Amino acid sequence: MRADGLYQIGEVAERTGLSLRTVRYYEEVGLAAPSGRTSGGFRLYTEEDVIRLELVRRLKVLDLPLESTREMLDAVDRLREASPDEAESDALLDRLHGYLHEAEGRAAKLEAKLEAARGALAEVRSQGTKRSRSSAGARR
Amino acid sequence: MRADGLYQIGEVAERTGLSLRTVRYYEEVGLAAPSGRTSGGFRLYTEEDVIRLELVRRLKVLDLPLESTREMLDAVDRLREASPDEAESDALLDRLHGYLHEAEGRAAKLEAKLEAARGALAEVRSQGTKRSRSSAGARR
DNA sequence: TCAACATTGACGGGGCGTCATAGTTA
DNA sequence: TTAACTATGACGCCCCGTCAATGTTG
Repeated sequence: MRADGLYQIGEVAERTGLSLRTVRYYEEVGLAAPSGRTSGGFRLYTEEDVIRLELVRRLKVLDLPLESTREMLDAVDRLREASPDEAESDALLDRLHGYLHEAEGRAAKLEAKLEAARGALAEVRSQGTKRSRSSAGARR
Repeated sequence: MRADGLYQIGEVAERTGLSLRTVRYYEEVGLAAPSGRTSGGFRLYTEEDVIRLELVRRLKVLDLPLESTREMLDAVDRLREASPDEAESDALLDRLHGYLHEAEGRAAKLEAKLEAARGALAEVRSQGTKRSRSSAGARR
């Protein structure tokens, strides 16, 4: 961290476990941009910027549409900034819940796939086991 | 299924849930090839070919190195074909177990990522909830 | 001034989607 | 014969990895 409480991209990458390339890419596609730059052009990230990147990283496995992730995070940010009584909040919350629902659906699907993969591994393992234990040479 | 008990690529795609393109791609990279072709060049898959493709599809989510998947499936096939008392079997089983171990490691990692993603979603949800509650509280 | 760090730009590759064009099969 | 199916390219996209050439910072 620098004296001003901001982070350069290298430290951000280290903290988030993302590569420099990936952090830049997320900016390119509008997922998470640094709040500022040095006069020389170095990206400067606030603590909140880093938190957003960490969210992106954790959500990545769900492989959500870029749009969904972006809008979900934007909704969160705007809710945080908006004054609580804004009429806007209700609409934002609705959208947010929509994205959350989608994301949870993805998580469920992924879990199912993971179980299917484990089932496949179990089958493979039993094939090997059967082979090593039994003798009968079944022909077809 | 055709009269000879073999399947053309279209039916294989339907049964496995893979696209034609993907089935062809898996052949390209040596993951699963049809046992034969018609005289005109149409791919012909046996029941076992289809089973192998289904295994590939279920393992896909683990995102294993191409090599591992290929060698794992090859080991299974060779174990199935080899006579049970071959000295070869031991080596094959060892390799098979190595791949299984790797794959199970991936499954565990994926599960951890999935949990991390769910945690992220929970955070997002609580942000939204907190927001809506404080505003509700302000109104109350 | 130098070492460490960062910038943009461009090419590459995996895993397919998607034509386009043409041949095969029932 | 035609309708349905399939074959082989080839190009495109996404998500970055990986140079390369150059500038910035402390």
